[in-house]
Amino acid sequence: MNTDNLLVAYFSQYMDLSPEEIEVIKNTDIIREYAKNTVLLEAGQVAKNCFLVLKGCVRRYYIQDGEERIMDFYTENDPITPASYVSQTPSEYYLSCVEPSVISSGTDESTQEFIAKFPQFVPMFIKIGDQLSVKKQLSFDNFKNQSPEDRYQQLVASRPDLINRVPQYMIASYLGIKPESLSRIRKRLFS
Amino acid sequence: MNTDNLLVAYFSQYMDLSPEEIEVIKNTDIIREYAKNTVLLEAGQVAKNCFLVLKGCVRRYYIQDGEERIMDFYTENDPITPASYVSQTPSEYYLSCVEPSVISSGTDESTQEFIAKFPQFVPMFIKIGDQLSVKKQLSFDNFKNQSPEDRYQQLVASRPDLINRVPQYMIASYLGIKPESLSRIRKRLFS
DNA sequence: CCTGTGCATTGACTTGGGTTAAGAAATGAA
DNA sequence: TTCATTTCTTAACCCAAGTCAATGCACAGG
Repeated sequence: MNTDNLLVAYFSQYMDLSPEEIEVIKNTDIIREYAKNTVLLEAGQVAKNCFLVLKGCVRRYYIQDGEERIMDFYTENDPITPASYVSQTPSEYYLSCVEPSVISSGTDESTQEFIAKFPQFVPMFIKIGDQLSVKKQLSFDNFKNQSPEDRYQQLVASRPDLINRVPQYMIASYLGIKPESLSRIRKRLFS
Repeated sequence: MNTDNLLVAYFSQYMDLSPEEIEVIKNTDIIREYAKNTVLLEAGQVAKNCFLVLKGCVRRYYIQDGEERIMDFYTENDPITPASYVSQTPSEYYLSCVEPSVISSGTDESTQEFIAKFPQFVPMFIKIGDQLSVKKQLSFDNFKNQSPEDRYQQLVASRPDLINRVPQYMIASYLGIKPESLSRIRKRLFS
């Protein structure tokens, strides 16, 4: 698989690229394939990278009293900026691959070099950041406003792929409930 | 009250300011006082401004089935960037003053003018944005991971001022529960 | 093929928040 | 001060999620 094209496709969502710029993108970032269950960031470590999921699925989770609490699933074209990467303090949470995944890694230096060379990308970065931030706020709002049952129905509607590619007990954790409860919700809904 | 100094104080948190820069800050933004219960943004309207709370308290809330669902309280030095301001689509939520408040308003034009004149402020803006985004993610994580009782205890510990300046039924809404439940939680904790 | 492991379901019971309704306490205006 | 309104508390009952335990089911490895 030519993984470089995935990154070019990602940037193309936001702006038209000259052949020259395409070359730069192909050469700038580190792209790697990771096996299922590969841990990208461990709690306690300081993140050295931010990520962009090009293919596959990554989950973000805490471990509390030996239990995983899943906060997010990242899939195709989702950027991941760990809090630990921004603050350079030990991470409170883990990142690991739910599926075999193709992921682009960035560092502070690589990003700044990139921006210095190609300032025309800055408005795009800002736009992506704004959109992301708004999206996050709205999903928080939804979570707060809805019952677990509502949240499950909305998830099925908005991210049907997730339901199929992720085990149900992870979906339950993501929804903030126990697997048994999700089972009962499904029973209530589908019968 | 000399409200200009509040804005200068805000910027000084993040970088040292020359006398010249201080003059610019004093002249650039619109600062106004608002009475208690003034609505800054109404659901259905497209936001024309982003805000910075210099003094007082603003709440962000939806109205669902005639009930207010409070998502956030913004107090001294909290910036407010409405989703509607970013996307230029009608707002889903309201912003209104819980107390008489002093608030600085910004527009797209004023911000861009400001940046064009003083590019040295850009890294600061980016830093503020990053910090804000991380802070939001962490408070979402906390909300998901904790019971209403935990959430109340943490709020008392982390923002004790809010408990005093905001009516309890608003705190309850903010915690995602009914006033009656918060009453019971307090009884459980303090007796 | 059988077996072990991990995942999903079901049932009985507990617990804590929602609902409804009433009344007490605090606040503010006349 | 008095009265009205808003806010907070309490009680009884309901319901959905948590807990604990057993069972079913699918898939992988031997």
